[in-house]
Amino acid sequence: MVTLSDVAKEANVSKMTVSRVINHPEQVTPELRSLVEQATAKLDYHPNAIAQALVNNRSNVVKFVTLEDIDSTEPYYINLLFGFARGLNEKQYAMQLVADPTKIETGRADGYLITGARNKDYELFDQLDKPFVLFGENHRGYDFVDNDNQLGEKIATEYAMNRFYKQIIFIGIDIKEPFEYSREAGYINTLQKNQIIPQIYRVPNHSHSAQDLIHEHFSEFKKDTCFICASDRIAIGVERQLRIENGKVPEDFGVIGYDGVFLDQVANTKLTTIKQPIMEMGEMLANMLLKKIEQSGSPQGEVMIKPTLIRRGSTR
Amino acid sequence: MVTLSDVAKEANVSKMTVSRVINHPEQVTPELRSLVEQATAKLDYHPNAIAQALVNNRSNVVKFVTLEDIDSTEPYYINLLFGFARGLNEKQYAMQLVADPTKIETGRADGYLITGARNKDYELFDQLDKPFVLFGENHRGYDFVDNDNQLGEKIATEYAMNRFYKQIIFIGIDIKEPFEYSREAGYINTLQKNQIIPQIYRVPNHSHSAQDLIHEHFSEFKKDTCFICASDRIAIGVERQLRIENGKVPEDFGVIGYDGVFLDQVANTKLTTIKQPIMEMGEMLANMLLKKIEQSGSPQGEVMIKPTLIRRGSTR
DNA sequence: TTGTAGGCGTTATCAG
DNA sequence: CTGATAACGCCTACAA
Repeated sequence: MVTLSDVAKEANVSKMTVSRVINHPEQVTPELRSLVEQATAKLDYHPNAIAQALVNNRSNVVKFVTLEDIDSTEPYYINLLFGFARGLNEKQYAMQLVADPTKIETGRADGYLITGARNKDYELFDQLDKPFVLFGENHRGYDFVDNDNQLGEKIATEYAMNRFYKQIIFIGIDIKEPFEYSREAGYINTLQKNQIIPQIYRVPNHSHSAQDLIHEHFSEFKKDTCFICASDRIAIGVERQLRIENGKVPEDFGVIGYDGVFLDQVANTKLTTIKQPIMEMGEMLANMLLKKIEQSGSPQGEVMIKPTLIRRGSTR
Repeated sequence: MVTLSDVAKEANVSKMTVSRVINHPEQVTPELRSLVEQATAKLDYHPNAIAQALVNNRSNVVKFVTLEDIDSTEPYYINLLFGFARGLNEKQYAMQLVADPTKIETGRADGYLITGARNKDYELFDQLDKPFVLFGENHRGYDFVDNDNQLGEKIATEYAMNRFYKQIIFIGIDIKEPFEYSREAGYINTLQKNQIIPQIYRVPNHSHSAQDLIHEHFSEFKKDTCFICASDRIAIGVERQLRIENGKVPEDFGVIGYDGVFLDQVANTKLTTIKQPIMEMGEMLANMLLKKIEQSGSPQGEVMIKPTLIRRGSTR
């Protein structure tokens, strides 16, 4: 293993000069700096993160905390995880996965990424003694990254109007959380701007719940209706039941999902959907958290990423 | 932060005695040992894993390497990950997720868990200079954990016979990998033991490929046929198309999947399936890998976990 | 601007 | 069986 000392010998300087070239290069004269840099390159030196962690009283570990049940979790978590991991790897950080909220503070970590937080979880956060960031919008001042839920459904609703669907119905998730309110707001605001009256249903986030809903109300739906769904799961159920009721998709009925990560392998129709760049969001969360750690906890603000509409087979 | 020194002072012994009580308790007299243990408990001392890592030239990090494309990956990876994480957390280990095979050896890690390995990947392994274990059966002597694929399809096939399905057809994945061969072998051996002639189809691991297959051959399938499928994805496609062709499931046609992790939220039928205890397998992999690291790379052998049949709506 | 000394928390080694 | 010492690789504080 190549150490600071090896580089120092190679460059004929002291260890401290090498250390400075790495951490505070501006404090070193250009000549010495380039000498050191050459030696570093020649020996392929990389700082030992563990030794750095020891002196800095860091662990180089952060926790990925998920407060949602992982069995019923959206498949996009895996993308979030890999995006997050990519951000960590660059900085030589590693993660521990935690599903049990009571174990957040056991062991050593420099900070936390918290996902799947619901309203009931917030009181937990104020007790945390390490920096943390949230995945998912909130309006209590906690740093977060999310996609712009309101914008997403605005895009979806405008698209439905542009495709000349006359009725535009929103099928949301029956959950009282900020992301759902934002998605509904995106839909409602867009319709009202065009003097159209919104129509909203809400169901649990399962494809079969959506199927039941369509089954029950199918006779009420006229042709030229587009369903804006708050998740791909719901959209898949809507689309499936529409076909069962002999509704023509996409000619007479349009369906737009949300998330854009649903496995084509399990659904037979290619769903038009609002896609979130989840990997990128994971990577941004990593960067945000590491920066927050570095700055000993200073606020990082809120980041809303633009989602995009992916046009596929379930809309005309 | 409570350190070794604090405990030593509290117990009126040297740091080394405290260290020994933790690592080699048999070398310390019972009196001193209990003194130290009391002090440890009183101060709620926990060893600093980073300092340990530094002296032991360890990083306390392992890499979770996935060689499969993560977008098309099975949803059960998330369960494997969380099981693996649970095993790591106990030993204060953290992980880095790696999807790019060329980056396996960049950065620091004490060992690797490798998943999604295909035949083409094996030459890579011999070049690795750190201990590793595989998720997924192989017959080249590499340590692994997997479920017993052969046993799983034996259970499925016997179950189909017991439910008096007269024809039993296997629908496999068209891939030349050990797990697939083992699943086919479990089916074939069981049928041949009962003097029944096997009938095998193979399709890509997508529900729509399975649907196409059923659509094409439906007229050839008599009543009282059970389809043993090599994955839940295939089973979902088979079941869906059977219904579309007006076949009665489960009365006239049975369908059995494999994996047992498929989201009920996206499929409307409750699938009978062979379930692998994936979380537990993840945890075993963690234990195996950490043990291997501790024993500086000594072989850990092969672990095959018993899968179980979950009886649900797609078989009578 | 550069170098020296000391220490982060732990453990191996060797002396007592 | 127990303790003092040195070392792991790096960085802060101070001195030159």
